Amino acid sequence: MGIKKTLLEDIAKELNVSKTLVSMVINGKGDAYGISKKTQEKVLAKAGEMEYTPNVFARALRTGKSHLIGLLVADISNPFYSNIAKYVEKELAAKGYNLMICSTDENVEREEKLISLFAEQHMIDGLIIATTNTSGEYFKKERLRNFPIVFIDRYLPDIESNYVVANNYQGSFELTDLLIHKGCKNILALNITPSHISSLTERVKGYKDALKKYDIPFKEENLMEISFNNIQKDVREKLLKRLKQSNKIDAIYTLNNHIATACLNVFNEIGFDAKKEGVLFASFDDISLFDFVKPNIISVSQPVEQIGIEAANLALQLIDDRDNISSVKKIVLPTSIISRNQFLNT
Amino acid sequence: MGIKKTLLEDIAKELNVSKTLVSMVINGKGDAYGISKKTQEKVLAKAGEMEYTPNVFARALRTGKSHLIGLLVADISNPFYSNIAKYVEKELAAKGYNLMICSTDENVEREEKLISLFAEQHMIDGLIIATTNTSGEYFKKERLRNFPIVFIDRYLPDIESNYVVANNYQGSFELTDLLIHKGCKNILALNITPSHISSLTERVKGYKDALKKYDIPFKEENLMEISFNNIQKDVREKLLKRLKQSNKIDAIYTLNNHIATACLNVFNEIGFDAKKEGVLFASFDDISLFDFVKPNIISVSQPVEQIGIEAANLALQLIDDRDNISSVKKIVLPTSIISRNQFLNT
DNA sequence: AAAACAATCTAAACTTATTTAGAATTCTTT
DNA sequence: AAAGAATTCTAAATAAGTTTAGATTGTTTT
Repeated sequence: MGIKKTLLEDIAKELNVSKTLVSMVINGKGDAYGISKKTQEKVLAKAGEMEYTPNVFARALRTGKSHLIGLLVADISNPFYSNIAKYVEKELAAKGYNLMICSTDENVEREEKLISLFAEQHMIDGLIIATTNTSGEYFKKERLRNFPIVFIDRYLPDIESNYVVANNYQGSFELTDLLIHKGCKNILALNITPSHISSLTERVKGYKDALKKYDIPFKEENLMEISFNNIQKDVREKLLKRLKQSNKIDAIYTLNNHIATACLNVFNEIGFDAKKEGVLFASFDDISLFDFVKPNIISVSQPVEQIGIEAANLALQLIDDRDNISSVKKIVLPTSIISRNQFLNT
Repeated sequence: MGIKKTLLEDIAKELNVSKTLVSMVINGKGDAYGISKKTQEKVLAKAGEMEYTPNVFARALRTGKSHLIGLLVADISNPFYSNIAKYVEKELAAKGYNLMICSTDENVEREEKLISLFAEQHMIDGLIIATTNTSGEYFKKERLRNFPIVFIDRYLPDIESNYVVANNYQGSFELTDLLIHKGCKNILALNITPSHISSLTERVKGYKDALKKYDIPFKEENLMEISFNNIQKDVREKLLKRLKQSNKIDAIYTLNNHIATACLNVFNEIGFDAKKEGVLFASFDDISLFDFVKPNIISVSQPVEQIGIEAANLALQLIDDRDNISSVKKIVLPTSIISRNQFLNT
């Protein structure tokens, strides 16, 4: 069992004081409780010498605070989320909090189970979540009222909630605008189901509104839904079908990085040379892969680091003023276009 | 504050039994303690009805077990680690354990601080770690004796420890062997510092031994060390310098995915066409990027899923028989070569 | 009918901290 | 010198479970 841990009581016995006093001093409340400087020094010295570290469970049990924050993402192996996780953790560590990261794998049931375990049982003090849920219904339950929750990447329109997201509408609008400026009039947008997720609906809206700006009529055959569970196959089928149609496309715009990757695969597979065919390729989400591939990809980059930092701080803030029923905070961060003008491998 | 949580005592009062009994039944020990079937049913029904969930802190305080496993990786934003994390979590969830993931950012001090917080304070029941440490000294400390630790990806040769790693030696040997079979005799290996890490030393050894097998003398100028903190610049300088030397290289072998990516960047930057130059490109670690880039990359793929699953199960096993000073388990998993014969974009 | 035994359940101790209410001591003030 | 105030400290309650030791009650045995 290794060695016995030092307890508050061990220190108290060594110094012939009460464990109450030791606890106060160690928590920095010595002055507040009128413990003499001399005694405080003795306690701290002895605590250091005996390598005292508090038992987090006893502390959490008594105070109701675990100093743990939960982060629930749809897929931790997706670089978008793992990067956010990295920055959230960094920011929290600086403030004395620790992070529990879990992956829901886009599974609503798993998400709800994890929320139940973490939040409802008060295992964590606050939750940061990229939800897979379709509606806000679940989050309205009594048990979650007043629990500090920060939505990231995706928010639920039917509930009032705190969130930190990229400006998906603006990013998508600007990207489409750029494509039109480059002469495209038949832009095929590939969306992913479940497409109810806020980030995706806003991207679609941005796409449509940019078309409208230039009086280009939106065509149904230029917006296709790709199934999340069968991306590769679905992209191949739908893309091949669309390429055969008479009104030729002059750009392909994938609404997230998964579809972009799938498209690249299909291009290789069927020997589709976008450049030769005069088709521009664009995607929402910028991943490092895009720097290396052909065709050049015009992409919308999200402020990953900032999302992580803002989410962490918002969560901490909600925890601090849990009692004040303060109004919710909606943080929308700007995206940026990465246009990659030159072809790398010609 | 939301709604009051249901306690064991609340259930006990409702049913006019002791909370002892309720606790026993809820923990599935009803039969063992001779609680009648009828009473057990009543308790379970009432617990469900009142939506009882145990307070994890009280439970952990009393039992000394948190049902939490810690996972410490060098960089959670690296797909290699985030993929492992995904499978570790999945495996643990199935066994009723939860995972705390933390990123050390290749920083030894941060690693030690996190270990102290998690393991020494018994916040977690077991630790899975891709260590950045140079020696096993830290892990020999009294407090960590007998604490269930599973090393992944990297192990420390100077301590007896449980680990799950890929067969780095074999993978590197086979890859080099393949390059030689393809006619290469001057293979430039690019290693990354700090190169003391076990996975890297073994890859170097595999490289050298494969050369030896074919009586190709190892040349110092064909093994370069790239600094972790300045990969891009370092690769450019060293690569340019090497390319100017008289004995021309016929293959570049990067010892991890970071260097591979950096090389690809440099190729683009300086307009180096590996195919034209007759230089094969190979790398340890297979990442999805490699499927799309030019030149074709011959790579060694690690069994990420299996590493995650084995590590999770080994950790659980160590937790189960903490008392038996069982001998350590060293799990070495085979790698596979992905040769990518065709060029994708010609 | 008393003793022995099994079946079923409970009171109290225990885990380790924090917090409340109040005790002991010293210092002022009249 | 006694009362009041300030300073410094402590005993005990508390958080919410699990576990130990033992109490009931009922049944069987002699």
